[in-house]
Amino acid sequence: MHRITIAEDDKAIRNELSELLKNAGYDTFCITDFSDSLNQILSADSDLILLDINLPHMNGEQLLMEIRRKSDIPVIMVTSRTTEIDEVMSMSYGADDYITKPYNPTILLLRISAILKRSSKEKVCTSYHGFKLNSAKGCLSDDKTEITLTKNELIIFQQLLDKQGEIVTRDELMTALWDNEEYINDNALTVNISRLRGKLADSGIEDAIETRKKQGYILK
Amino acid sequence: MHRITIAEDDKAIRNELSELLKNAGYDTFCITDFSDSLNQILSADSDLILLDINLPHMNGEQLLMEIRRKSDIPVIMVTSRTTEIDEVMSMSYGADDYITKPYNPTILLLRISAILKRSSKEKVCTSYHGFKLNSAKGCLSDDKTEITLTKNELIIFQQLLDKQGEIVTRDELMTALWDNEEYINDNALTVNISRLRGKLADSGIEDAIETRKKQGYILK
DNA sequence: TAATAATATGATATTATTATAACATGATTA
DNA sequence: TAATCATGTTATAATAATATCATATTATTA
Repeated sequence: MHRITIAEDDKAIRNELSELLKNAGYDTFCITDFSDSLNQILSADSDLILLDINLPHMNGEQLLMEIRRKSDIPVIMVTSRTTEIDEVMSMSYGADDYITKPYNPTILLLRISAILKRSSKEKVCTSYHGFKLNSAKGCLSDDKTEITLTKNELIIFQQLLDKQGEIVTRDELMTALWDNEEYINDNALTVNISRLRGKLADSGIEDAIETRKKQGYILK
Repeated sequence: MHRITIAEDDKAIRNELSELLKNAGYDTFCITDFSDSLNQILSADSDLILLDINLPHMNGEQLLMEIRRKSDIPVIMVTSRTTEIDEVMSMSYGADDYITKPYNPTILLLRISAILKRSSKEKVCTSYHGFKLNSAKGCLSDDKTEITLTKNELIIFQQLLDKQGEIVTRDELMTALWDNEEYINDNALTVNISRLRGKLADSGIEDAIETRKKQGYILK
């Protein structure tokens, strides 16, 4: 189930929104204390944020900017008809959409579902053969096994997983690993791949990474 | 460069849109004769369609349905604020997004670029006799078979497929394969063609590449 | 139809590319 | 301070793509 954070200071509207979304099958999280909106929004870990443009303490645009510095969660700005200029601003600051008050429930729901559909398409898959990639912990784990990966191995695996089934060139991998560093022996990548393969094989994932000579690697 | 088809009957708006998009670096194609919108839209072969919901002869929704029967080109519906119900309908008929008139240029451009980014990611395959050439995967595949091609084979097949039904000279192929390399035995190409033919035949694609002596090769 | 040029193909050789193991270094941690 | 670990480097081995060669098969033209 998708979780939506509502940042709206008008209590009546907030509750109405929350009801509407719950009826539509979403999980909602309402912010009520606006002295600390940013942290609450970020720690709520939701899939979408409804952000009113006029909030106490820190207004919606400022908040949006702060959110964007830390996260790519889709944001829908809520504005009043009178402040159309704001719409432009918000979008260029990274909002994904906006609605004007008074809002039309059907349209709001449509926009929400459109955006969620879009963003879930983009969201990279984080599991592989029953193993979940936990990049925060730096490991790959299923029920019984836990494969601890080093920083390099993690980067490589992530790159491959992002494009699972597609060829990832050695150049891409080199860039991901050592972008702006001075010259690094080309074989370093080969060695890192080799080590990653070793760890995967140790846990029973054999032949996951295939070599396509002169083209790159591919995660099957 | 991306090409956008504009289906909008209000001349002023149409020209304005076209200007806006051209300035943003898109190629545009405007429909002016609406007695035959569908064919024009389909034959324009563009990357995205801006479709007004109120058009003469056949309205936007009908058009959208017809378009969807033949193609997956992304469509952005253009509606007026007054006809909000239409938005609901359009989205469920398969529009990818919509904007309301009077539209905000910044937002329109944002939506366009978001959709194009999404769709260009998906479009990688060209197909041949039910086989899809997937250069990202470096293979040629249908439901059951998957033919892995080497780099050279891929280059050759791509060249031939790009000009399917037309003769591709040996020189063109040589250039595509070994452009800035020093002298390479002319027979190398022949051998590579031969190997490619072998792989195709192994998967049941016989006689796909025909030799036209003194002229080149042609993919039937 | 014979002669010639162009292309095919199988076998072999070559080379670039990648793999692996062993070592070196520096950072982190106990 | 010792021990462990990540990771780059070096040296050497394995591999696969692919160019070349020799020979066979076609097509073109005389």
